[in-house]
Amino acid sequence: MTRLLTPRGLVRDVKRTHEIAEIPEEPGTTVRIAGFVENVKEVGRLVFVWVRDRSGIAQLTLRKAEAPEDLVRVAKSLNTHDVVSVVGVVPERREAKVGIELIPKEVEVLSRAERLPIDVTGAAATQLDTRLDWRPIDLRNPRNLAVFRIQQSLVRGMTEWLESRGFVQVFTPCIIGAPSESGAEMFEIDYFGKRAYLRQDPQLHRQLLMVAGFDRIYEVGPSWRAEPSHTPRHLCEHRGCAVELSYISDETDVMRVEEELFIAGLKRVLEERTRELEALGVELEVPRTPLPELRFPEIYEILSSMGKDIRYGDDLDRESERLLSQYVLEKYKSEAFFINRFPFAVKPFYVMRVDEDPTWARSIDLVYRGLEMSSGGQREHRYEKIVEQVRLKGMNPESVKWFTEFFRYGAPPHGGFNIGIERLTMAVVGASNIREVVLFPRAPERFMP
RNA sequence: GCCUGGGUAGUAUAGCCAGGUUAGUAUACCGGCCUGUCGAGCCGGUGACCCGGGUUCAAAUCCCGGCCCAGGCGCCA
Repeated sequence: MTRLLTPRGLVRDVKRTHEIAEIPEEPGTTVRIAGFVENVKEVGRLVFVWVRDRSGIAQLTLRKAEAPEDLVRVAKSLNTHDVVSVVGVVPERREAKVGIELIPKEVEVLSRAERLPIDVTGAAATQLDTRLDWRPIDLRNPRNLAVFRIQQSLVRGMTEWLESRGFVQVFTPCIIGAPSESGAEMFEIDYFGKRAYLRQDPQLHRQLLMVAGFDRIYEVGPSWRAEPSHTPRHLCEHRGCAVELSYISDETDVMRVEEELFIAGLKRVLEERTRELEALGVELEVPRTPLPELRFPEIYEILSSMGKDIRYGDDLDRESERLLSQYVLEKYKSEAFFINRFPFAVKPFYVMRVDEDPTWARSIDLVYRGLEMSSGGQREHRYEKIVEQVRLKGMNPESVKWFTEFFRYGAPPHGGFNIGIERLTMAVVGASNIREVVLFPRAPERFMP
C-alpha cells in the first residue's frame, strides 16, 4: 500500500484520503473519509448518515431503491458515534444544508459505539462534572476543539513573540527539595524516602537563571497547588507561561514586556481563530497599550469612593478586584490593567520593596476581564535585602539558604511574571468554569480520568 | 477550610414544603411509520428515587451521619 504525506501532513492511507473539509467540490470526485457517525435518519425512501471528523460534517445520502442492499443495511445499522470509513462520490447537485454531501459507495465500520453516557448535542445539556467523568467523549463536542485551538494560538502567539525577542526557552524542575515559597500549600511526594514537593511556581529557579546570566528566559509548564479551593477559577494543576528578564530599571519594564506578550497572544487568536471565536460566540478586542496601571495605596481611595473600604495595608479581596475592573473599564475603556505596589506584608520574601517607602512592593498583577491573569514584578537581587526580608517574614533562613546563597556572587537586577494559561483561555473564551478549558482538570475532588 | 443550595432512568429535570394508587416530562436508546432529512416529525417500548441509620402502619418526601456536586467567601495563576 503506497503511503504519502499530503502538504498538510496527513497520511493518505487506506482509511482516509481527505479530511471532510478538504473534499473537492468537483462532482464525480471519489474520496475516502473517516470519522464518527453523528446522526442516522431514515426518511421515506432515503437514508441519511452524518459523519464528522475534526474538520467538519459530511452527509451520506442513500436512495434505498438505487443503493446496493448491503450498503443500505449497514447504513441503517449505524449508531451515534460509531467510527466509520466511507468511500463516496461528490454528487452532481448538492442538497444538504449542513455539511458536504457524498453518495456512499462503501461503508466500513471500524468500531461500534454503545449509547453515549452523556449528551453531546446540547438537547439535554449535561452538567460539567458529569461531562468531566466522561471527558474523552465530551471532548468530541466540536466546541471543545475550538477552545483548545484558541488556547494553542494564545500560547503560540506568546512563545513566538518571546522567541523573536531573544528569550531562551528553559525547563526548570517540577520536583523541589524545600517548601521555600510562602503562600499556597504544596503537594508532598516521596523522593527515595525523603520528603520532596511539587513546585507551586517555577519562580525561584527562574531567578537562579538570572543569577546564571541567562538574561531573558521563558518557560511553559505546570505548577501544583494543594489548596482545597472550591471555585470556578482554581485548579490543583495548572500551566503557566513564565518569563524572567535581567537588567531592568524597575518593575515598569516588566509591565511593558508582559503587556506586549499578552497582546501578542490575543492578536494571534484573532488572526488564526476567527471561525472558532464565532463558533463559541466570543467577541475579542485587543486592548490598547500601555495598559492602565493602578497603584497602592491610591487603590484604597478608589475603592473607598466606590463604597468599598479595605483597611490600609490589607490585600484586595475578590470584590475589590471586580470593582477595580469596573473602574478601569469606565475610566480607561480597557478590559485589562495592572495593579502595582502591593503591600509587602501580603507578598513573599523575594519581592523587591520600594526603597523610599518599604511598605510597598514592586509587585504587579495583570487583571483581564475581571480575572487575575498573573502575578509578577521586580525581584530583590541584593543579598543583604533578601536575607533581611526572609527574617521579616519570620522564615527560617536555613530553609531558603539553597536559594539565597547564590545572591552573594553577583546578581543582575531582574523581574518577571507567570501568566496562567488556563486563566487566560478562560477569560478569552468566556468560560464560566476554568475546568472547561482544561483537557483533564485536576481539582480537590478530581484526579481522574 | 467556611457559608448556602442540591443529589430522582444514559442525560437533563418535575414531584419533596403539607409522607399514602402504575414516580410525570424532555432527550438518548430500541421497534414501527413517513418521497430530501438537516434541532426532522408521528406512534409504541425499555429505563430512575446517592449511601448508611432513624421516625412511622407507610419515606423520593421528615430527622441524623457520610460521600459527591453547584454557587459564594478565603487562598491564589
